[in-house]
Formats: sequence, C-alpha cells, structure tokens
Amino acid sequence: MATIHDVARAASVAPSTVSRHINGHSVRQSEAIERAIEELGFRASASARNLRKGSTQVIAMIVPDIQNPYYAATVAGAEEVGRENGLRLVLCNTDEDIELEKAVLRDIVGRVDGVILVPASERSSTALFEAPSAIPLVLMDRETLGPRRFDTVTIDNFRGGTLAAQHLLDLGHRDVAIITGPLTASQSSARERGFLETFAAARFVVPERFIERGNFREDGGYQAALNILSAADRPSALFVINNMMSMGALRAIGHLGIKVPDNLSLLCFDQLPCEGVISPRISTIRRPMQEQGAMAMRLLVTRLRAGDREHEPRTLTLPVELSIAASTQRLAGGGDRGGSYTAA
Amino acid sequence: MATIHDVARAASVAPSTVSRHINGHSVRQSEAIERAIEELGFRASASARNLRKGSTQVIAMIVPDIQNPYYAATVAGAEEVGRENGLRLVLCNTDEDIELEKAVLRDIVGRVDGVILVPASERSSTALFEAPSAIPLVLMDRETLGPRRFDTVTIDNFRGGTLAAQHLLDLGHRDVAIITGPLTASQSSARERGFLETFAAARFVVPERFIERGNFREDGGYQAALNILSAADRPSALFVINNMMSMGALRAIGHLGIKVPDNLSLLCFDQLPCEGVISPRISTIRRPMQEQGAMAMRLLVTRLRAGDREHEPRTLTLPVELSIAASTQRLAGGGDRGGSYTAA
DNA sequence: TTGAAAGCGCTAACAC
DNA sequence: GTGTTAGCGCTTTCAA
Repeated sequence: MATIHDVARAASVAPSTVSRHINGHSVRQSEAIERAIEELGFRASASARNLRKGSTQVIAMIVPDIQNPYYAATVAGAEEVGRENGLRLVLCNTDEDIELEKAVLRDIVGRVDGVILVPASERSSTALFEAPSAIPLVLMDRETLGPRRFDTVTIDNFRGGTLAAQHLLDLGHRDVAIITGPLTASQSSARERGFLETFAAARFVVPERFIERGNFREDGGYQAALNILSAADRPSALFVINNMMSMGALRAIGHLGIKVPDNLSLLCFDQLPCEGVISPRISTIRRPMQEQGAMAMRLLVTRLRAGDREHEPRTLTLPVELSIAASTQRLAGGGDRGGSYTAA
Repeated sequence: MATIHDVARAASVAPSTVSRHINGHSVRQSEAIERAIEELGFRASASARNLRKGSTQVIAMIVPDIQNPYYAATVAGAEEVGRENGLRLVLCNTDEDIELEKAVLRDIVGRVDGVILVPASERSSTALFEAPSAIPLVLMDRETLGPRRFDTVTIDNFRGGTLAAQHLLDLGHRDVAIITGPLTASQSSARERGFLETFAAARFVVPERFIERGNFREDGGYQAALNILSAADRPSALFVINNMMSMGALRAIGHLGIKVPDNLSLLCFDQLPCEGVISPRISTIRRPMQEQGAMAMRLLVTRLRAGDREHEPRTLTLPVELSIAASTQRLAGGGDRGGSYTAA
C-alpha cells in the first residue's frame, strides 16, 4: 500500500504538501500530486489519520433489532442527516441482549466520533460515555434509569398509550387486553402505563390475565396473543405495543379464526410491515420514524460541532397520533355504559 | 483519555509490559496493571492499535437496502459467524445507489479487515479490492461484470426463475406477466431469464407489455403491477422477482380489487414481510437467508485466517425451492393446451 | 519475563 | 506556499 511518502517522492514534494493537498488546501504542484496518487493507487490510511486527528467522521448507530422496520426507518433518517454533515453511519445490532450491547459498545468506542444508541434495557450501561473526555452519546427511543445524562430523542409514549385506551373506550370497549414488553423497557412501560391508567381513570381495570409481556418480536406477540385469545372469556379489544409483536398477534388471530373487527378490535403501535396489504386496515398509534433518527443525528452533530460536551442534556419528545382504520369497531350493544368519552 | 503510558507509570512498569498484558501474554505485575487500568478508566485506542497492527477485527457488510428484511436476515447470519470468530460486523447502506456505494467503499476500506458487499449494480466498482495488498472482498447475492475475481455467495437464481415458470405452466397458465428488476442487476436478470426461457421452451412467449421493470422497492412493485394489471387484457398469473416489489404488487392488487387466486395467480420471490398474516398464503420461491450471510462470512474468515489472498476465488451457489401455497391456482378451463408439464 | 527504542502513516506547528 | 520535524498511542523487535 502506497503511503503519503511514496506520493511525495513521486511528485517531488514534501509529505506535508501532499497532506495539505488531500485535505483541500491549495497547493502549487497539485497536478503532479494528483497524478502520483493515481499512479500509485494511494489511499490515505484511515487509522493513521484517526490517530493523528483524534476523529473519524463516523457515527455508530446501535439498535436492538435490525430486522424491525421501525429501526430501519430511523436509520435511514439518521443516515441522511449524517450525510449532509459529512458523517458516515455504521450500524450495529444488539439483539436486545444487554451483554452483547456492552461488548459492542466497548468495541465501537474509539472507532467512531459519536454514538446513537437504542438501549437494550433500562439498565444498559452507559458508563463508557460518562467521562468528560468521552465521545458524545445520544439515546433514541428508549431511556435508561437514573438522571438524564445524555441527549435523548423519544416520543410521547405515555400519550400513545392514552390515545389507544381512549379510542377503545370511545368505542365502548371495557374488556380489553394489552400485549406489552418486558418490565425493563422504558418505552413499552410508558405506553402500558398510559393505557392502563386511562382505563383506570374511567373506572375500568384491566385484569392481570389480559396483560401479557412479549419480547418485542414476532414470536413473542404470537405466543402472547395465543394466551390471551384462546381462553374462554376473551377481551373485546386488544392493544399491541409494538409492530413486530403485532405481526405475531395477527398470525395468532388468523390461526384461531377470529374475525377482526367483528369478534375483536385490534389496535397496534407503529406502522406494520404488512400495511397496505392486509384488510381490514389496522388502526395504529403512529410516530415520525425517519424524523426520529434524523433528530438523533442532529443532536449529535450539534454536540460534535460545538464541542459542547458540558451543556446540559437536551430531550426531544416527538408527538404520536392515532390513525383510525377498520380494525377497531364500536362494540355492539356495549356503548351504553359509556362515560364522557363517547359521543353516542 | 488515559494512555498506556499512564497505566505503566501508575503500575510502575514499562508501557510494553502493559501492552503485553492487554494482549493476553502472561506478566508478573498483572494485578497492579489491572488495578491501574481500572482506576484510570483506560481503554486502548483502536486507531493506534489499528495503525500499528494493520488490522481491526471488524468486517463491513454493505447492502443496498437495510429496510429489506431479506438483507436484514443475511446480516444476522453473517453477524453470528463473525462473532464466533471474534469479528465485529458493521453495516452500511447504499440505497441501490452506485455513487453512494463508491463513497461508502472508499470510506470504509482502511477501517475494516474485510468487506461483504451486495453490489448495487453489475457495474459496481470493485477496483479498491483488486490490488494484491487489498483487504478481502466477498460478494453476496449479486455479481459484477467480467471475470470472477472475488469469493461469491449466490443462489441459483436461474433455477428460481425456472421453478416459477414451470409451476405456472403446470397450472395451465399461458398469459403470464413478470415484474423484474433493472437490467443491470445480475440476480434479477438471471431469475428473469430462467422464467422467460422456460416459457419459451414450452413455446409460449411472454409479451413485452407483460414485462415490467421495478427498482426492487415497494413503490416500484406497486407501479409496475398497476401498469400490468389495469390494462384491459390482463395476464392470468404474475411472477414478482423480489419481496419488496411483491408487497407493492399486493397493494396494487388490493386497490384494483383483483381476487387472488381466482382472478390472478401470484407467485413471489423470497419470504414476504407480511407472511403468516395475509390470506391466501402466497406461493414463493425460497432460499436460505441467514445461511447465505453466514456463508459469506465464512468465506471471508477463511481468506483472513489463511492469508491466502492468492488462491482462486470460490463461488458458492445455494439452492432455491418452490413453496406452493394458495395464491397460485390451476387456470380454470385453461389447462387443455398443457404440454408435458401438466398431470391433468 | 522485562525495558528501551523504533516506527506504523499521517497532520500540524514552526520557520522560512 | 513549502519543507522540516515532532508526535498521535500503540506494538514489537532487540538486548538484557
């Protein structure tokens, strides 16, 4: 591999001149240098440059599940903003595994200028980023326990749960079930709280047997839905807290031969991979996906540019909205107990 | 950030001893060193180590579309094999854009020890990997023009097309359409050739208006299907050459109110994101996904370990199979012209 | 086993 | 605008 010295010799200049040329400074012998670079197939060593400059122009994004289209979309958003700012994005997967996450973080720190992390758990370790000299970290989608030490882009998860509950209440549903995530996941517990508290406020308690916890993945949603829906007394509505588990729930619903929305109203969180393809269309709680990734990258860029490692952490909370489709239906003969929510 | 020198001083040894310790050599003062590392929060600089050793233990996987679950699955396979071999995987997206791909490659070379590339096009530039001193490259899923210079993991795309055509012929379909990819994509053109040639061999020619080219993405499939299916004379069967375009085609089919399989038999390539959730189930051509990524990583590991940059490139071709479901149906009243393929 | 010293390839003073 | 020089943090001879 040719080095900057080889180029310098071939072009009869000093190495530093070559360096200046590659870095965009104007130089007299630029043509000769260019020619030498071409002929020798010279590529500046990233390691050497990183070592010298102490920066890489690369950002790592670390997500718990690349196969989830939601994260794929946020990645696209982050990538675009990164590109506009001359930053390359690399992606790492943690598989919702806190140990693997730790290993990935240890490995990646020192190779990148900043990290966007979707923590695998509330207990994810962010210790590597706490030293004043550490590279900046932005949390996305989920939060960690304790005081907020990092810039965070989240959505209004609690309100998402509230909107879901309110919609089902409006339709007269009283016996509702929820498929939620592990207790250690901040985003799903906020959605769950919003949901349950809204029902509680309307004086309806969701019984334990109608609360199932899945692993955020298709199979978890399938199993959870099977548990809830194969019992003798079924709920009249089901809220599923993320997209992949919703896919599993849909599969279970198909297996059991349950008709949506006639026998069951179904409300999901996030756009589903099958959207546009299945009928009835699914009612969902939605949030900006690309935008969330884009925002995370913007926060990171700000830290990087300003070098303001000291300013206090910022938190952006993006809005959620309810998208009503055909999968949620007024409960036949049920609305009579309706409280202030129902118009009827 | 603490350096190896700081640790050395704190532990009253030489920097080289600390280095040996971190690299697993046995050292007398290991406890004191360990303590110093802990106290100082020392993390070895990846850049410095890379520069010195000339290796990073990181592999880059470069795919045209992270949002495609097929690639997500291959990534999972590659990641697992990488982990078993002490290699970390980072992922980059090229968005099917050959220019972006070029930029990504330029940027990534020098930061990683090897690359698994799904070329955005047959004309993708692999020049960076052709020098004898270059890092190893493994091509996956698609190939590039010219002689095979790199290890390649592909599937039997031609046979995939053949299987598809034969299945439709068996069912008595004669007027069939195909939604395929750009002419510059090796894998889709092989599938396309397999399909068209099988029909030609049975003396049926697929007319130009029944051959649409999409961009491999949902919107491309939607548009293509709309073009084909909104004409007055529709085909009795449609073959879509990849999963995302299949999703678009399904959406178009829904919009047009076409009933599958009664009014149209539908055959797709690859598992669909909506699988398990829609009915009728879709007949598909399938291939090992995780396994394909795993194989690519294995080839890379072999190159890396052996240092055998000189051995001739190996090509692995994984099998495809036809999975028959409810979306393809015998053509009512059509089978009479059937040749040797049909049992009826 | 250990320490001293050289150097991986690059960039950034500094003096001209 | 250019050459000289020092050094980023680590690993690896070499000699002890």
